[in-house]
Amino acid sequence: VSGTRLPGAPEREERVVCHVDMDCFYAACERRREPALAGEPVVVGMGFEPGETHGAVATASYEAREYGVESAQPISQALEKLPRKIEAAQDDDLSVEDAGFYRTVDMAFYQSVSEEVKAVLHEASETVREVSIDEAYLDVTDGVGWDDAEAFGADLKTRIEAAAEVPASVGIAPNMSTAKVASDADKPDGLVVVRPGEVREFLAPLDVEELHGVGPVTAGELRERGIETAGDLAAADAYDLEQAFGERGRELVHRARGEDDRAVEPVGRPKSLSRESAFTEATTDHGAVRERVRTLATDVAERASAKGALYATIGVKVVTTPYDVNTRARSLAGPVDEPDLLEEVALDLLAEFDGEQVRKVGVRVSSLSFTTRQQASLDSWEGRPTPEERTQSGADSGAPDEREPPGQTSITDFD
DNA sequence: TCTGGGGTCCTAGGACCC
DNA sequence: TCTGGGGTCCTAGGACCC
Repeated sequence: VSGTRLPGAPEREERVVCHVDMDCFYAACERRREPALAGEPVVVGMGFEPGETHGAVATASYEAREYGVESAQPISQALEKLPRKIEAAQDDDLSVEDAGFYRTVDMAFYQSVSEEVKAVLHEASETVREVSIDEAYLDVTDGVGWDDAEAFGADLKTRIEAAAEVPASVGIAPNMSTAKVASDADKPDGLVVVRPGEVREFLAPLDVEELHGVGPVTAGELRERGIETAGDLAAADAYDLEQAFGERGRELVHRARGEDDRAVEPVGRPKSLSRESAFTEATTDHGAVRERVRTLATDVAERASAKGALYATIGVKVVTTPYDVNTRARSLAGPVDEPDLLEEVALDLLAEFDGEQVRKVGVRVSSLSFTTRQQASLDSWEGRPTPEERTQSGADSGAPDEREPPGQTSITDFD
């Protein structure tokens, strides 16, 4: 029952799977358009604008990491560890040497760079799974043997650098989970090939937390059981871990052993769309919270509409002090694209939290189905896959909710 | 360390149905 | 009047990832 292989699909014992992971992608993009940042500590995040006091680090360059700046860190903490260059220059107590450059996230630009990278990947293989803006898997079994895996990886990195001017790390292994770990093993600018016979040995010494899917909570629970390394996990009894962690426990044991037969498949359409926003400080002003929810609902409705997404479930997320995450959702009779209804339902779900101290709110739509017609937008087609590729990518799920509202033209939508 | 934003998947319990 | 067994859908929360 493991993996997503279709029943009856042939067993491919020795696939060649390549994982490409861009190094500090946002920071690398900033350096590309501002070459003076080369070799300097660069921190990219939200809330770095003058006067802003809350926000977090999205990406820190390796130079910035040396100072203890990490992704997801609050801005205040990052600035303590690594002051801004500009401020250090004006403050006698601070050293300009030990200061860094802060830049605000510019997703549109990173997306454009990402598309240049992805174009190279799609040239290299017909089977590409784009995981995120800076990460993808390629199945290169047809065309790359273990003897030329290194050469292939090196060439791929060179082509990415030439086309998009940003560095990548590449891992090549017989399956996805091992390839993912391999691309991480020699960052930045890494290239690691793990051959079929070397998988267990390669994984064994790693800390469990380096495995994809093991976060701080699971790592802690594993440690309590005396399981610290991937080798320990590989030696554990899959049944025992299934008792303790459910299906995931069994899954993790297999991953640690380097067993993973999931096929590299293109990612389908989104399952949900959401927008959220934090208040500068927790507020009990319910009117202000409602106003924020209205804005978010409008945003989500616009995005859904632009993607041709209909939603059958509307939800809100309300984070109350100290940091309690509450979610509420309501399903509709059927999928709709109705901004007014979205706002109305979101506000209705929010009402329960009137009087509470709210730090953050979010609006989400899910149970999506897609009109096969995308609303035209000037930039949405440029640099996108051809219609043939779109059709292919969209044909993944066989999901029951691909209904088409009446009266709409059929052009297969993607993304 | 007191916490940004956008996602995915899994689980548990309840409602409801046959 | 007390109550089997199986299935689906929905909601809420949690862990994890980038």
